Amino acid sequence: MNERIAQMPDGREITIYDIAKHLNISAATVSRGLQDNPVINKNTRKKIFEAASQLGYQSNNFASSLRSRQTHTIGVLVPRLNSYFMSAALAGMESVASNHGYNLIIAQSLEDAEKEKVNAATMFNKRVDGLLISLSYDTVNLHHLAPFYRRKIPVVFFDRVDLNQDNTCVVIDNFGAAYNITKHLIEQGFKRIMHLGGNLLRNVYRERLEGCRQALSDHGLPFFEQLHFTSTLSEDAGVEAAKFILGLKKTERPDAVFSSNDTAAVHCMLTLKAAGVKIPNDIAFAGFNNDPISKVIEPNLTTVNYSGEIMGSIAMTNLVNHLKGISDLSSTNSITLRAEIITRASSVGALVLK
Amino acid sequence: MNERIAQMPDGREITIYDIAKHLNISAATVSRGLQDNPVINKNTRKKIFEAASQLGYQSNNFASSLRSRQTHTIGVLVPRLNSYFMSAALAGMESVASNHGYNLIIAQSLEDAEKEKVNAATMFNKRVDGLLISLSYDTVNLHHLAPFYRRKIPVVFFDRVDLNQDNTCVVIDNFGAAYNITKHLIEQGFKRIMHLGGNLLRNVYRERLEGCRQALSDHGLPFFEQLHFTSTLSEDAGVEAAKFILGLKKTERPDAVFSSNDTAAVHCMLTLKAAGVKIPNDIAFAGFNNDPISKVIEPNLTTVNYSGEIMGSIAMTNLVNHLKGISDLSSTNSITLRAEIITRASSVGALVLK
DNA sequence: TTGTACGCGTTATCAG
DNA sequence: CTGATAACGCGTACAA
Repeated sequence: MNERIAQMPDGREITIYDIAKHLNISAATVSRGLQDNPVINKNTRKKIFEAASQLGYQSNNFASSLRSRQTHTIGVLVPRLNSYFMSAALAGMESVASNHGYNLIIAQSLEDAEKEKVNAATMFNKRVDGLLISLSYDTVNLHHLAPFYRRKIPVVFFDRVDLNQDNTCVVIDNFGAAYNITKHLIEQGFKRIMHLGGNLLRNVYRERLEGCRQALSDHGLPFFEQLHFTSTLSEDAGVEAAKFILGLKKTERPDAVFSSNDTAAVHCMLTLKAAGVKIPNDIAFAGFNNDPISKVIEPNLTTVNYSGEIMGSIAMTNLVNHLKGISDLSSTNSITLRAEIITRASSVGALVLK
Repeated sequence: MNERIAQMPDGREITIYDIAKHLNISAATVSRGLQDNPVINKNTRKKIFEAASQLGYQSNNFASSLRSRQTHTIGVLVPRLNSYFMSAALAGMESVASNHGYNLIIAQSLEDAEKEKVNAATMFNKRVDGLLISLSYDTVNLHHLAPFYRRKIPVVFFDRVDLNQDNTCVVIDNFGAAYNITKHLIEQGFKRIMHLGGNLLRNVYRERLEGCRQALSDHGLPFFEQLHFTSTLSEDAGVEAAKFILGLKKTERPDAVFSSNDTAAVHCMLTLKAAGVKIPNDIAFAGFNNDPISKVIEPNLTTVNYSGEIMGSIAMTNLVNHLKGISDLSSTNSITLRAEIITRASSVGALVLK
């Protein structure tokens, strides 16, 4: 391994021409040799690699991309980078991409549709080979992705997807998971169930709400519209939700809360606990995401577990397979990953007590 | 805003030549107009932008990079993507970069020096304009960064840095923070202080250990080598540390633990609590990072707060300023950011009780 | 198996 | 202020 980086006297970088000159062969041969093109004589190839390493050659990706129209770069556009789920998803994506020789360009929309639009344009201009996207909080249409479709650049949605079009999506069964976790609460004897939900523009929050409603209705229980608290599901939103609950007359308070994410659930719990509310005896809780905090809060939070890492790697694997011609995106419209209810102390015991 | 993406009849993309032909001017003028070059007539520029938008022109970054030798892309090389601190740091970096017209290529070393090396090479080949790096767990030298120095591509280290060379680093005062938090424990009356530490190859863990030692020695207390537990500071490591403590005779157990991160501290606490150990009465705790879980664990964890977001944005701002010629990296060798002790219930009360 | 010659889309240089 | 032309470094028909 040669640590020295050679350089031409005038400061230019080493090119295949320099290698060619060095070996008295043509640049075309060098180019082919470097690509392991089988038509090249084994011995020649060997000499090319030796010379390349000796001269400190580093291939120039732009020139290559310009010519081959492939960047080996994949754009990843997410709402926020700093959540446990998203960083796990990114980690999964990065591993798969890296294993297949692809790099990631990552940008965050900060939950802003306008920034998502700008980022999409940037990625398009950078000529990413494919795009992985999870929609921002308030994205209303997919016009900003039109350039990708137009040029047949594959786009894979994950988690926060758009199911109205025939897009390739990697998701979980949000409706089913919400249904089951609500059913679990009902089976524990809870009857006034509150829902902390997100923006209904996003499939994940819409379906979780619907799953909750359906479970209630299937069990002959009402959904209290006044107990449907919509927010961004942030820490602060959790605190606000708690204040809302504390502001209700005791008889109007929910006996259980199903939150569309763990962050809001946990910070709601903390605030309630500080106000003397007993969990789960006074109010039970269930969340969504199996965030690390759900195992730390006391009582531990019942939640829905699904792996960001797996979702990220599945999404990326699909994209890469498509790019390599191994599979076709159009053949797999939607991939639904496993999500499981994890029952913990925050949601049990009501039946026993009542 | 024109949503249609035009395309030449033969499938080629629109180029500046097409715009030039359309307006009966030269491609050079178009290029200059698009770059807002002041020498271009205002009216001409306007016509160029109109034609570009009308034809659905999208600039080709490769061609541009090939020619201008600038990619407007910054490489970010981190140990892992999925930690709270790191995702906050990335979010900070992304915001600043994006505001200055730069994109991020992000890769993770997964704490493996070899992968860090490969990633560095990839980024170099992608011709990133600059590199931001936080070292992997077991990186022992900086040979893999030599190509960057050779070509004068600016490198900025953050958090896990290498202070032995004259690198530009963005850090906190790990020694001081560890010193102060240990002092805090001592002032609460604790005398047998255990340290959960990381790999001493990394400045952050080495300095935290040293700060701890110094505080003990300054207060006439011994540092018990057998109570120096080195690990990766993962969740599992926290559990292992707890098992280690539980395996000690009661008289040999520490009365306080200072952990180099919150994750290990919290999972150590959880395991101890499950075994009936009272915190802080039996064993007090202090962590590092102010991870969200530190506010959820009971009792809340005393810790050191420093902002990943700020560290990321400062590091990126410095790099970008350098790239834009606003400042020189060599003039700022090391930037030390504020870190503060946050005292919470996990570490108080011992004096009162003893 | 190798070489020749050209094009990818942009920007820099030098004239005008 | 604008135009013509030559790079930038690589990949690939086509020819040998």
